[in-house]
Amino acid sequence: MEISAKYTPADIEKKWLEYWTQHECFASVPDQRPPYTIVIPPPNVTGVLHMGHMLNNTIQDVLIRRARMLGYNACWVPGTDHASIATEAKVVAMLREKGISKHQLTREEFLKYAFEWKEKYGGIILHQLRRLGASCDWKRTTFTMDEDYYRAVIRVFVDLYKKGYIYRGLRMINWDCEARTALSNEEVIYNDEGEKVTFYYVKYYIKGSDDYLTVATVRPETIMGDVAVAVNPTDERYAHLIGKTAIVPIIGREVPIIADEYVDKEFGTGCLKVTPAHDPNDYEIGLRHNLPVIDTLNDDGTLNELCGVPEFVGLDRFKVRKLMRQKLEEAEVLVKTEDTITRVGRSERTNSVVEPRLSLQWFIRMKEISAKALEVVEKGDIQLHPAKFINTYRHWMENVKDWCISRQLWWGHRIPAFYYGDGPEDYVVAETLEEAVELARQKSGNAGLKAQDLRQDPDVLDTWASSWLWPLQVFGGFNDQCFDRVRGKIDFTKNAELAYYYPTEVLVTAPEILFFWVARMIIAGMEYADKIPFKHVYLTGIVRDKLGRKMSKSLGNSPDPEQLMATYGTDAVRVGMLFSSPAGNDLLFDEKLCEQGRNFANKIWNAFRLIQSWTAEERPMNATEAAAVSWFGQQLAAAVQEIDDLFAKYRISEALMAVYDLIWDKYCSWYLEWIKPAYGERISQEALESSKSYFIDLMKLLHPFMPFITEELYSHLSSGTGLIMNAPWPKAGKVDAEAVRAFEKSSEIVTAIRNFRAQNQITPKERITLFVKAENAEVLAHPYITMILKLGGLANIEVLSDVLSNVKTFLAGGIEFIYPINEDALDVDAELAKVQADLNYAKGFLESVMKKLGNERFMQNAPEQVKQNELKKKQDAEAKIEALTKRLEQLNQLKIKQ
RNA sequence: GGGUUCAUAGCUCAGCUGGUUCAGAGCACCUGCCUUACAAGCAGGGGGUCACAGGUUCGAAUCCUGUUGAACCCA
Repeated sequence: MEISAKYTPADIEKKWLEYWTQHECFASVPDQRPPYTIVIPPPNVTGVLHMGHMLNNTIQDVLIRRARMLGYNACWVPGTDHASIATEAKVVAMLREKGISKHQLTREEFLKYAFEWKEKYGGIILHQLRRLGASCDWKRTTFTMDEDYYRAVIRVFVDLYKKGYIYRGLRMINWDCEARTALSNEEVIYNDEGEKVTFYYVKYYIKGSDDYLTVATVRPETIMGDVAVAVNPTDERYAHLIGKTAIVPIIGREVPIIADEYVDKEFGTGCLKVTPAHDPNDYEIGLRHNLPVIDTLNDDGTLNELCGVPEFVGLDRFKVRKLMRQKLEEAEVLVKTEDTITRVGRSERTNSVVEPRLSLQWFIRMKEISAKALEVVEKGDIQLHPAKFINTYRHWMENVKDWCISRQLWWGHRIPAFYYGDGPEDYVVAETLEEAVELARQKSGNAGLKAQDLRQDPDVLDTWASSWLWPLQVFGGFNDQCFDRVRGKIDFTKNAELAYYYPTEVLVTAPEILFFWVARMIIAGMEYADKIPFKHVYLTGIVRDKLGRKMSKSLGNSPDPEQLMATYGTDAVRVGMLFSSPAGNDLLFDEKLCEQGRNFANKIWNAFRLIQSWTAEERPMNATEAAAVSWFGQQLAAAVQEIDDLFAKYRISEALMAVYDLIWDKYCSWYLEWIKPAYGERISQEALESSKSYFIDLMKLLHPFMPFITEELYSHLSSGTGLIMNAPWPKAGKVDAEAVRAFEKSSEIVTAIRNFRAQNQITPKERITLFVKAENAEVLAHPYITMILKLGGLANIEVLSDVLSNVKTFLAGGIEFIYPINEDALDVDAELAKVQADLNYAKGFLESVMKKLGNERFMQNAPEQVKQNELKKKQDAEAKIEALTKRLEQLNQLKIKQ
């Protein structure tokens, strides 16, 4: 059989991808088996998959593939997220490149473009997931704006409104005057060095006197919105003015001088002008002191009539800032100006300076609805991995704030609020327009209201207000047949799929969305199902480059996953990413890791080639074969136990490392070298069968990590017994501790022999004979003596009858090995120095042990086990000192002779 | 400013409730090998006063306090 010495993954991966897809190998339907469900954290349809997705989805695939092999009905539901803000931004940018402005389109026209975008990129993402080998049940693919899903989101809004959890309220938001939209905090960027601005020092006269306060501001155009001047209550400079009235320059408004802790005495003049409509902190102060709010800005950044200066109305805020300077100078209230550096927030997309702006938004009241979500994590019903995140989670849940769920965008689930008048309460909330009309007639008392009299809220919901329903709605939890609209609960008895698959087993996601998403899914699960959505949350780290920088397009430090898979093979990339990604820790990605993965695949491939090349004969196993087979059986049993344990703790990368070590070190480096027949010789049929059977077990253990190569090699070795993806997971066996210890000793001896050979330049081809003294003759009966001989390259070990003086010696496993050499070849002085050094070390070691044993308090307090160990150490050291002393005498005599 | 987490070999990390080796693994590094599965390989080796300073203890990387430094979240 001709097999290439190098493993080439491309064809093999393509073959299995097609096979799995065509045969729908990953499809799941409820049956008698216990379920094991994972719902994918739906990737945004903003673009293509990045390395973070690759890592995250590889982990999910590892878990789901292993579960399948363990006999669970494994179901991994794939899908994508509409990601309203991010996607809308991409679509707007794409349109801009085509020369189309969003504002010249109708909502319907814009959405048509957005859906085209979604089809294109959503498709790419799902294709990439397949390429990764993700064993998702593709028929279940869900999108957060699918018809059913959309209805579910709206239904939940209406339900929460009915339950009293949703309200409308004022809130300070980041406003992009150019795009005329609110921005999330993430979309506001700050130049690291800050920006140069001018401080204007302005006089505010005290009413009824010539006295004045000086206020420093960088935004004089907001002076017309001032409703107070604030000072720190402990500031003695201004204490006498608190409670008096100040006059706002230019417009002459009379405002109170108030005391508030927020004001920093050291900053500026220590006097703060308070403009609640245009600054978040001022807004808070305003609330505390019951101040009015005067909003002087239009949504395009121009000033409105409320500014009270007719010539400013309709002018841009920056133009007004310039004009204000003149005005202030003319009024002789400008004390001075001063250049300074400050943080200026700019829109990520338009680069225009972000204006803090008050706006009427929709909120979910979080306190009550989230109470159970903390409890289930505290109780351990839901476990976080790593567990340290529970502190962060608790802190957030205990300080939970109301959730602003409205966004001034088009792409998303449109808020089902319908306005029939201009009053603050002139609206109704309903799932459909028909219901809204009905409700509006009742609420307004106007039976003549028609559909066209209603205006639906133009805003859409925050993306998380749809994705928090994900684990429930991918199984249709809010569909008509099972959602009880009266009780606002899901009836599990009317949805067999949901009842079977929910709660899911584990959610794999990033710590940064612990609150945004994870916590909210738990809240939704408890509110609508009275059940947790998942039992475990596995938090992955961020994939960074090897310098520790976050991967980003602008840095160009993010490798193209497709390219990586083409270069190294998908298996290699999967393994490369998992190698150094302990849960919750960031992964410093280096292409070298993929190379390591590729090398591993090649190693496996060659091990396969080796056992394939053997010819067998019918005979009982010889002693070497029997010992090797028995030993590896132990190793395998121990490793399965360890791997199962690591999986149970979600220590995925360590589980991979255990498999890696088992295959490369234990199986290839020790077992195969041990059992492999000499050139031209045959192996016994039984030993060959065992070797193949072990290899198959290794492939099974590796399959979750490297699905392609394992499926391929399994198909060669298992002669038509189905796919490895459905093969049973190897069982952990009993581990014979005695055998493990015996191996440790024999491998230690082999290493020492190899080291000795290397130091004495004995070529690997030369088989040598070593001697031991009579008192060490037991080594010849060592259970793994065949391995010592074979891997040590020994012709034999013999018991020494005479005392030889011209020898070299080394200690291994408590045994002194003796190698006779020509008298001339022995450098007595060097040998003496070496033995003396060993002796000194041994004596020092003994001394420290004796010190411990001589310590009364140690003997009193230390546990028996520890004391026994110290005694053992003492005996070993004494024996060693004796042997070394004898050798020293020998060498000294030899020296005298010379 | 408030909170959380962390600081162990050149790098990424293990090290569970203090005591079987005062320290492990992978990668990297050094040396020798084209040994008839694999140079994408084989064999061997060096390398850490466990951030710093105190304390508790017979005994601390492991517990306590402080200092310094890093990361993340919230405002």
